[in-house]
Amino acid sequence: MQRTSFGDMACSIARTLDVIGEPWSPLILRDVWVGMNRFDQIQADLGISRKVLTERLNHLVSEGVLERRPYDRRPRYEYVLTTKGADLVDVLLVMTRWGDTWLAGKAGPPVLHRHLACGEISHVDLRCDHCGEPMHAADVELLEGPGAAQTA
Amino acid sequence: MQRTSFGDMACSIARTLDVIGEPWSPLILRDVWVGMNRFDQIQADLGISRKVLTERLNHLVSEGVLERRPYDRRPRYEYVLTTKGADLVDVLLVMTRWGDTWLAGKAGPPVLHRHLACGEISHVDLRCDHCGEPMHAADVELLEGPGAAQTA
DNA sequence: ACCCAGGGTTCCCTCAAGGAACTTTCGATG
DNA sequence: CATCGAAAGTTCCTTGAGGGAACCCTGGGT
Repeated sequence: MQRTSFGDMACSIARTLDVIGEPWSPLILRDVWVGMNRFDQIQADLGISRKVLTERLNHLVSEGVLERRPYDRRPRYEYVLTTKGADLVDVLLVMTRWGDTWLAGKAGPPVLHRHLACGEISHVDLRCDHCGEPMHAADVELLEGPGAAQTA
Repeated sequence: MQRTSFGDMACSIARTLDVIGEPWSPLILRDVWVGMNRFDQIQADLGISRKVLTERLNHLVSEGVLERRPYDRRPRYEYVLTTKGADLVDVLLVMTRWGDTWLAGKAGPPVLHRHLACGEISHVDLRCDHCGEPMHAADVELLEGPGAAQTA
């Protein structure tokens, strides 16, 4: 991360940024998600400095987003998503939709997502988990929750 | 941002990070979303350096996520979400859900979201925009899209 | 004529990202 | 047995971005 740590704020966005807000972290998560599980694979794919990659992987492991596990009798390890980490991929899915919509331009999206349940090329859609209707920025009112306290 | 720019990668996640991946940017977006539209308000709320806040706001404006507009005959400006920016708040909604679920602990979520359409306290839920069924990390197969090219 | 508020700039300091070279472990190969 | 090589880090140096405080500029208000 940067100098200021966001983890102390009473804000789930800030706290989440404390986990994946550092540069490269979301891309590392993406790589692991799509099956690039080894250090050298990720390093080569992203072109990230090995030093920084080490730091990020350690952080993601310590946050419980990735699990580091041996895959050989030699000291070889691979990184896999935990349940907590897989849940975080939801954020990436939404980022993908936004990037595809607003940044892809004429060339179109670089990657397509096929929904296994229906077989269609699709994007995610945000809905209220109570009523099932669309839920976006303007559809929400913010209220103070039980965990409000500390500094904002 | 950091040294390396992600914008050239053929990846909508990387490109999106080029827009809001810099430290503080998502929190600035959140503040503007919840009605903190002025420089000094945001600066005081986040405790961010004025220098960095200036850089971030300029970047978000140049990316078309925020609009800077005068609200007085004196040189006073406020920042508001564009349509593009409001769409980006979806990412924040998902981050909030993840943080509420995995990081809030016993105290519970610091902020609650009430869905205006149904009146319930709720979270977002990700669904396939074709079939309406849940769509998460494991429900998706990746395929090369038309915009695939460049370096990864 | 002076004060004040909002919205920035400027300056300096420190620490993290980039990059390349080096290290360690252990199986495979000759 | 000695060497090779691949995977996964470490180490070291350089550069530039974030933090923080002080300063500036514009245009009402009193």
